[in-house]
Amino acid sequence: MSGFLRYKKILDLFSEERSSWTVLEISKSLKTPSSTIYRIVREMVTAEFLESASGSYFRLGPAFIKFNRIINFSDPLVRAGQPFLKKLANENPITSVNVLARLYGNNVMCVADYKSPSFKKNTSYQRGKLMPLMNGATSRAIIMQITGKRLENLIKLENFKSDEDKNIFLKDLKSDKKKGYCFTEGQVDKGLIGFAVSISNKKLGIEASLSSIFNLDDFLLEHEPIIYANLTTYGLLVEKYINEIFDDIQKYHHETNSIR
Amino acid sequence: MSGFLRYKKILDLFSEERSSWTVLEISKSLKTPSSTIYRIVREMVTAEFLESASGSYFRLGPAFIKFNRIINFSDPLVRAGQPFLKKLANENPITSVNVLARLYGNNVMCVADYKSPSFKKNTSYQRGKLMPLMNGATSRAIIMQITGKRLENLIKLENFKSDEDKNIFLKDLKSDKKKGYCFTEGQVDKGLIGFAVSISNKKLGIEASLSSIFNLDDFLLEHEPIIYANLTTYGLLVEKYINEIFDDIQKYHHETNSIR
DNA sequence: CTAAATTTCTCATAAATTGAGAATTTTGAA
DNA sequence: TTCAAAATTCTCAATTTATGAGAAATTTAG
Repeated sequence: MSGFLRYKKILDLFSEERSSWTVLEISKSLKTPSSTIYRIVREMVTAEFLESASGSYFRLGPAFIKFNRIINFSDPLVRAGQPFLKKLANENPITSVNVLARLYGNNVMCVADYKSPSFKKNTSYQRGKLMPLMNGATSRAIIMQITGKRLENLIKLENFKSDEDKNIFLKDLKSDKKKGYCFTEGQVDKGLIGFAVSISNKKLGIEASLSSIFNLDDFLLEHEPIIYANLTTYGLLVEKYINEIFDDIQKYHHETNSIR
Repeated sequence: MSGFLRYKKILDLFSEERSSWTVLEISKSLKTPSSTIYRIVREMVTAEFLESASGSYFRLGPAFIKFNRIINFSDPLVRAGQPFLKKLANENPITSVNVLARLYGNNVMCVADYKSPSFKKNTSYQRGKLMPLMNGATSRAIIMQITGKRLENLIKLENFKSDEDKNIFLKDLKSDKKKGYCFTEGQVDKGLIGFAVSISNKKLGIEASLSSIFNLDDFLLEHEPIIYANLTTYGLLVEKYINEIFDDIQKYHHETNSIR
């Protein structure tokens, strides 16, 4: 184990389910002597990526909160999309959860969310949450932008039960792509339905989606055209804002480079 | 430069003001050859701590969003305090920003915030934001828990203009400590006033504060007792919940250790 | 298509990490 | 407070890894 991986392996132990670890537990888990782990953990505590908690336990440190904030204020997708989620929620005909998500390695991650105050159910769609790659409209509207070798690789990871399943998925994806939006029912949370459109910006390397999730019970067929209209309108708006942010960044870098 | 510092120095370049860097810029800034930086950046991109943006620029990666989420769902202070911020806002007699903050190295960091919907001004109190160490009620309610050598060290860092300034500060701190709460006016943002109480849990290593920030213009003397009553009540409630969370964690670790 | 910019690769040298075990410090129960 | 157990730091020779100059390859943009 070397380089950054040495540190990442430790961080990756920390999860929602298990958020504090002792050095000895880490040492056991990574099959690495405790004197080594003590040294590494100390380094990470100094850097505030870990912090000591009660007893001999350590937990994730405040550095993550700090950097998360910087992303929140600077990530083009979050900056461009975040302000529209509430508006989208207010214009939807029924209560909804509205989500901006993006590709994160081999998963889809929610990067911003807004839930109507009256939305009752707890959903899987929360900022920072990893979502399944191929299930749910949110994810599909992202996957449908991916082509060629990258799509193949992602599909390999998914391990479809049969070739038939895989072909159905690909066919659905193709038809969604043609329509320009995705719809799924209960693929992520039972009793919920999702609608999504793609968000992309090649120059900024953004492959994302904007989606609205509803309670199946609330949904009537007559809502559908309004939902699509909203998503499409706001999707385009978000893309427009991303472009403007891109231009700002360009201008900024141009200025700072001239000063050099 | 060695160990984790090598990576941290690169991450620390990224800020709200300057959120994307090229390898060559990093290389110049850290006075390190570009072939070395290319290698390190590549490692960090693999780990999703950085990601490539437009052109040859890199930005902070989604790993921070992921770990931030884990903290949000597991940090005892955030878990215990977050749910009360809205309630506190609703019970305050005038619109307010309500903040949970904690010591972060040599700064105070806001870890959760809730602003009344009708609060107009933009404030410096937002999750992840670093606050001045000695200014503002939010920070003072934290500092007033610190004693001995640690307090001395923090004071040294603050570089008071004169011994007189320092003594006034210490005297104020002492009297706040006696009263059990802090009040400051315009120390962080002009036109705003802040009230704060301490939150602490020795076993969990928590040195924090709960505070309410108001517009000076809205404030009447008759509000004061209500504000203090609210802060004190909720402060104790948060501490009680932190204790319960501590017990849960203990129980959990006990269980997982028995299984071993 | 082409030149410039970006990124990766190579490899000898220099530097940092490793880990067993000893030494020290901290913790918590009596 | 006292004391043993637990947690943490320290030491240092052996081993592994990082470094960086420059060459080579790849990508980008006009």
